[in-house]
Amino acid sequence: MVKIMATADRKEREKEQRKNAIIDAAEKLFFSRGFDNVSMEELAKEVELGKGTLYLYFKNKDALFFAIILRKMDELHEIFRECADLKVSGREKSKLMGKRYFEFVHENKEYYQMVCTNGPKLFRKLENEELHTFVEHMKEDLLLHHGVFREGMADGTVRDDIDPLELAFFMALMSNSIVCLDPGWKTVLEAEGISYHQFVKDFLLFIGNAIEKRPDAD
Amino acid sequence: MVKIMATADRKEREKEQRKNAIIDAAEKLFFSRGFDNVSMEELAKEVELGKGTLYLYFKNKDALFFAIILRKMDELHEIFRECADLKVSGREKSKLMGKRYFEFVHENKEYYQMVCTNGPKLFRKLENEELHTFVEHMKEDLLLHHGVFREGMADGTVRDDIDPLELAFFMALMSNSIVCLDPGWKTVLEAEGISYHQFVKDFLLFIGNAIEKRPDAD
DNA sequence: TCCATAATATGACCATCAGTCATTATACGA
DNA sequence: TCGTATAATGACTGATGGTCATATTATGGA
Repeated sequence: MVKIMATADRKEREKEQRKNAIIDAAEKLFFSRGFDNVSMEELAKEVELGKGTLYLYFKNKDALFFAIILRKMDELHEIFRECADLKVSGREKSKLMGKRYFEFVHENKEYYQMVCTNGPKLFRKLENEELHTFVEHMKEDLLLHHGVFREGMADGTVRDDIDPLELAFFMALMSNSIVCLDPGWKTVLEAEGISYHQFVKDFLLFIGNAIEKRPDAD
Repeated sequence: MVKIMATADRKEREKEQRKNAIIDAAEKLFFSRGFDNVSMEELAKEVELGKGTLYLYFKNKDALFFAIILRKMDELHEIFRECADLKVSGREKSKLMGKRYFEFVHENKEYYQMVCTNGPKLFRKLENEELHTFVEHMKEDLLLHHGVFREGMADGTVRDDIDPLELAFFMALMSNSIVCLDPGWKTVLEAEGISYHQFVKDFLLFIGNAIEKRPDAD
């Protein structure tokens, strides 16, 4: 009987490993050639499995996309947590989190390419279980930022006339809009003589400026 | 000879009408059931044409999506132009444009639903001719806003320490990020006890506040 | 009026691909 | 060693975007 339990455990671990191997392969292929341009057949070949086997580990292709997202979200969350744990002012933490975030985006260009391209549609399909998991992950990050802003308000480095939670939302949305900037917009920027790099810098200044505590006025 | 030319003209007009009829039908179906859930076969049936015929008028399904977008962009642009032509301060124009924009979004819910869901992927596929057309349309709007901000800076109703063109970009991006707010985010908002309506209101206040001229400080 | 030609329309057909399932192979415990 | 449960498989299905050889229609001149 003990033996049975032990085997079950091992199988569980093996299953988890196999799952991760599949996600690894999916990342490799999706990142390099795009989610839509990789068939489940190809992916199966990459992990040396039959196509049908993939469906024993993931409900469908979207679930695979979703699994990649969650793994990256955890990775990023770890970075945010580190920043939040530092012993500096709220505003400093927030600044650092922004900096680390953009570094992370830079180090994961293909990932963000995939998310920006396919995310919007797939996220809108999420339901029940999956939506819930996703929402929980978003919440974790959001609450971290929320906490940082509250600290900032308490220590006087962040303006305190806005709900800190909403402020966290604003920041997330604005950051996201730069990261996922449409190529059309990029083209317009260039046509108007503004480099993307410059634009990002200015937008971040604008945002930073908008959340900092100001010398009192009316 | 004259007759030939006249016929050519008429044919040209008829072709244009047919094209518009197809776009009408496509809007109707795509808006109500989603871009992906409408097959070209169905669409053909709706306009009482053979499937192959559609491809005489539009290169592919994406081109149809794109045609819908352009038509709506023109509609919205007309509204913006009206606002820009009013005889009020720059800041007032900008405010009004924002108001009219959100009204427009409200009146075209299904359209924005479609754009937010399928736009990101399709816009990233655009190339050459199509990309150029799209960029030109975006530019038109952008320059209108740019002009309004410059007026605002000149008349002292808008802060003048930022490039007005970049400011126009910021506004466009931020507005867009609210309009296309991911359902996941909406769920998180709700879970945290913030209604979407309230959130939009606060974000707009935040933005407005960020572009208004401030009592001088360092 | 009638014909030749060009323009327009058509739907059977093709290729692709996500997802299924009946069948086969493997691992395990007795 | 054997019977059962678990895991793996790939042929198959259904849906669909896009093509193309063929058919239909409109046009302008004879």
